[in-house]
Amino acid sequence: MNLFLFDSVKKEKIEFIPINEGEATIYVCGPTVYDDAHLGHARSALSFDMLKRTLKALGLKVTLAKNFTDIDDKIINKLQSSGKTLEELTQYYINRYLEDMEALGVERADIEPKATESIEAIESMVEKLLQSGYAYKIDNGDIYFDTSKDSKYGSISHMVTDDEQNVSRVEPNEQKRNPKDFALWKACKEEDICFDSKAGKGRPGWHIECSAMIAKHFKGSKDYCIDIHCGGADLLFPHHENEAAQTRCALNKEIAKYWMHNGFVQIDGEKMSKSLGNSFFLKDALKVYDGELLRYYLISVHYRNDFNFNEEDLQSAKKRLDKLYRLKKRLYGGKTGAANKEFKEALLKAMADDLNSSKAMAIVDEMITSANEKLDKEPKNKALKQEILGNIAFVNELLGIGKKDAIEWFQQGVSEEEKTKIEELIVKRSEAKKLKDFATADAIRDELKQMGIAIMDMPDGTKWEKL
RNA sequence: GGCGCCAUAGCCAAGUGGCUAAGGCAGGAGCCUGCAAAGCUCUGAUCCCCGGUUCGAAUCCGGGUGGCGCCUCCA
Repeated sequence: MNLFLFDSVKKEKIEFIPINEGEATIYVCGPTVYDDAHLGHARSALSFDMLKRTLKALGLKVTLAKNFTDIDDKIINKLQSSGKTLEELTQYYINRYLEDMEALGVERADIEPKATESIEAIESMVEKLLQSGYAYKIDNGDIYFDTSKDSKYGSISHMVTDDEQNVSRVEPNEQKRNPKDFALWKACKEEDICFDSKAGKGRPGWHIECSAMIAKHFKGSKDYCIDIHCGGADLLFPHHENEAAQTRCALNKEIAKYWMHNGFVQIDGEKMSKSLGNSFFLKDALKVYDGELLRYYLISVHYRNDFNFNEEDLQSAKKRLDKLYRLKKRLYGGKTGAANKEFKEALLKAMADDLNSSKAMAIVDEMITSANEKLDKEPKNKALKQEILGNIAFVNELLGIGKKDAIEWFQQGVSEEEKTKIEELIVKRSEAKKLKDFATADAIRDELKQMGIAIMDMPDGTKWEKL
């Protein structure tokens, strides 16, 4: 089975043919670490986590790099009020980011480069561009990339180059040769954080980091540095256009063979962003909702579409995910066998079709229904039970869903004391039921309901769930 | 001003030229149950509007209407 993906530069769905057979190299543009991660970061991380899982399930050896931009204007601004060192501040947010991503079940990247640890690679690329005439230095020491020197500039985002009609909102800089030229290196100003380099004291521009880090960590081929370059849709221009230009001019090859961009998370129909003041931090969502539930909800929409986040849909996602855990609970303690071959193929095929997670989830739902139906008919079929658990294990492998303990899943937020009380009430109710004292039994059920507990009488006893 | 994305049942959401338009939530009917819950079965849309291409379109093209985004830091 082969992977088909939508290349956001070619704008069509094409077959993924890796540079090196059996291997896939991926670079995901990671966060600038000056604040906590929000739902948008989660969407991006989850999209390409699914990409990685799918490629692995297809049998490829995957190397995924995700960078941390740990030096830029916003970080420096934050630093001034914090009294911390750059390292302290950025490491704090890197750890926070990793914690949040772990809660969402995002696998750690194989390579996690930081801009500040890649200064040499950046310096060498800037130097190369300067020497070959693709870059120029202005009076204050800043170094700019000359976009007019790259004949392919614009080929990534299809944005017109410096058209008079294309009114840019970028503040004009007298010394820039073309409006779209961008800074490769920002010269040191007073009280700035600076790095020494051949080009003078200063710090790297945002775009050069990724190009340099990719060049540093991936060998690639003579045509491409890596297989797939990923990021949010907002990075297509100018970030990825600029990355591509730098790499093309410095290394004489394209930075990536394929490009993938994930859609936005919107709140009430608008892009979530700092400037709009409608950011939704993951840490706040994680206080209220389980990380796996957030994952499930966020991947229920195809990664390229915009995602409109709201609580009602999240609740409906919860009910849907609960069904998977009820099935798992039904098979509690059983052995996990091999997954059903047809199911496995169908699920993988959905994901191999440009990560169609919506379709994959529909296939999971159908598996759940079919499994419950079969279990109703043959409650003691061990082979069946093992296969279903195998199916659930494969769902977890591919989608990162369903790995938690099924009993605990329904007891989230219930203290040990409460659990003891619930168990006691259930015993009392069972006794009342035996005596056909249904009034008492129902009263106990109401009492449990008051506590937020739902009960269900199963063939092997009464089970309960936190509502 | 330039470039681009989207519009499918009450809600969420797949499907991008051809069997009866996936799946979920909500709703309705039934089975099961002491009654419930859970589970299972049945039940709903001709795809924003207009025009065109085609034997055939939700799917392609043109024109509307509405929503969103990039062109400034942004996932």
